[in-house]
Amino acid sequence: MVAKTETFSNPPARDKLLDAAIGLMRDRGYNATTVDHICVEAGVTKGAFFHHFKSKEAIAEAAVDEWCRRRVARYTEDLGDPSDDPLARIDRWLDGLIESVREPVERPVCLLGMLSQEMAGSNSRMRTVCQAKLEGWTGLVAQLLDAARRIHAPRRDFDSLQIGWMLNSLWQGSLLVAKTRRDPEVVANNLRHAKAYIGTLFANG
Amino acid sequence: MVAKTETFSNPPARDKLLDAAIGLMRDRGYNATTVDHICVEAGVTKGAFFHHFKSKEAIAEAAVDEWCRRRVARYTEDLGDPSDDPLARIDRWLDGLIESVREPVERPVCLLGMLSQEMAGSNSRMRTVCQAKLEGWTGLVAQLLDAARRIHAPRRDFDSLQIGWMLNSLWQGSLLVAKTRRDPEVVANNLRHAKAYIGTLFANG
DNA sequence: CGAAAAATACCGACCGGTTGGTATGGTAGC
DNA sequence: GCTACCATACCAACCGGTCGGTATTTTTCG
Repeated sequence: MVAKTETFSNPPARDKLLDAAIGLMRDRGYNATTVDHICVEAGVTKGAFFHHFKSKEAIAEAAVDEWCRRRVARYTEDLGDPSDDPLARIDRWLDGLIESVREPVERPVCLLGMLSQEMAGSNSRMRTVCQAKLEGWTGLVAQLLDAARRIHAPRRDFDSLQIGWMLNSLWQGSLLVAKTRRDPEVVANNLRHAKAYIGTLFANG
Repeated sequence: MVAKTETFSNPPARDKLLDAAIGLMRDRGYNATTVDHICVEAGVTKGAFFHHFKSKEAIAEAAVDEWCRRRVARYTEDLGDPSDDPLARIDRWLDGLIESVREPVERPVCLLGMLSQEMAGSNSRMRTVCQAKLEGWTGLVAQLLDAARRIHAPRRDFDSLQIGWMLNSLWQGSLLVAKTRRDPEVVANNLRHAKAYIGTLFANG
């Protein structure tokens, strides 16, 4: 939050704890992940944990933050050159999403979706955090769609923010289904339909 | 012991426990819902709980079952006359979904989605249960789409099961987003886009 | 029928293990 | 000697589940 970040003198304990928390909470969720387990996974003791994070909830917040940071970094990479055709960038981005769940190491689980589902109804603080992340992501998509509209003739009017929310919802729901069915392919299929739908919004989609 | 206020009119403790479990787990999820809390909410003791359900996991399974039973009952009602035009039935069904989240009393939360998200990754038994429910629901939608294809000329070929999964995914994701944003309207918007997309599948959509 | 017997429904104190969190002490670098 | 960093021991609350016992309903059988 402060301009002067502590990243330069960061011993690995905090990072290892964050990685462990992300991994465990992605698999089991918040409540089923214990502080002790995070410590074991990170290879540090509880003293280190509560030195770096004031509570379990605090590391969950930090984990969501870090998770979203990494996702955005990947999306930015997938989108490619900002001067390219926005529609092409959206296509590349969706293709990146499809590919990402196909990578064997990368289970089709989103920490943000997991914690939103589990905590939004009972923990107002985490709900707010997740809401902000969700809105940030959707806003990015909406900007891309707006940019596309400025270049391509829209076949019919549409609310880009609404489309953004639809894509976000479809993405989260797809991950849920893919995890439950143990079949990531549903994500690919769903996103293909999403691409087709976006195509119908533009004249030469 | 206090005078029997309602014990005599056979108020099945099991039903009250199930209702309580559904309500609490829909709000807080599985792990954050304690057996004690379910008992208090149901107004029965722990003895009654473990008489009717052999474990906490068992009541979660039963709760999912009962929840899906109720949902299917509602969907069947919304679908209306089976001899009607399948496309009209699908439309009525989607409208029913939109309306359902607008009812103030009915928070936009699906127990099936909640437990799928929370447990599918760590509890293989519950994962299987949820998978079966998800597949049952999707199969129903696919049947409707197949029926529609038999009557209406499809503008282009499509896999009805795949469309079913997309609708299911979009529904679950929409609920997740609606809950996190505290705005059920996103569900309505998303389902409207889904209706539009289904329209593009048929000639006179 | 009616009483004994058995199954069912429910109660609530209790238990062993777990949980998030604390208190305290140590150590390395400035 | 001060601060950042980490280790160990410990705790009070809580959790899922057990258990011995009681009340009520259903079944068995003379």
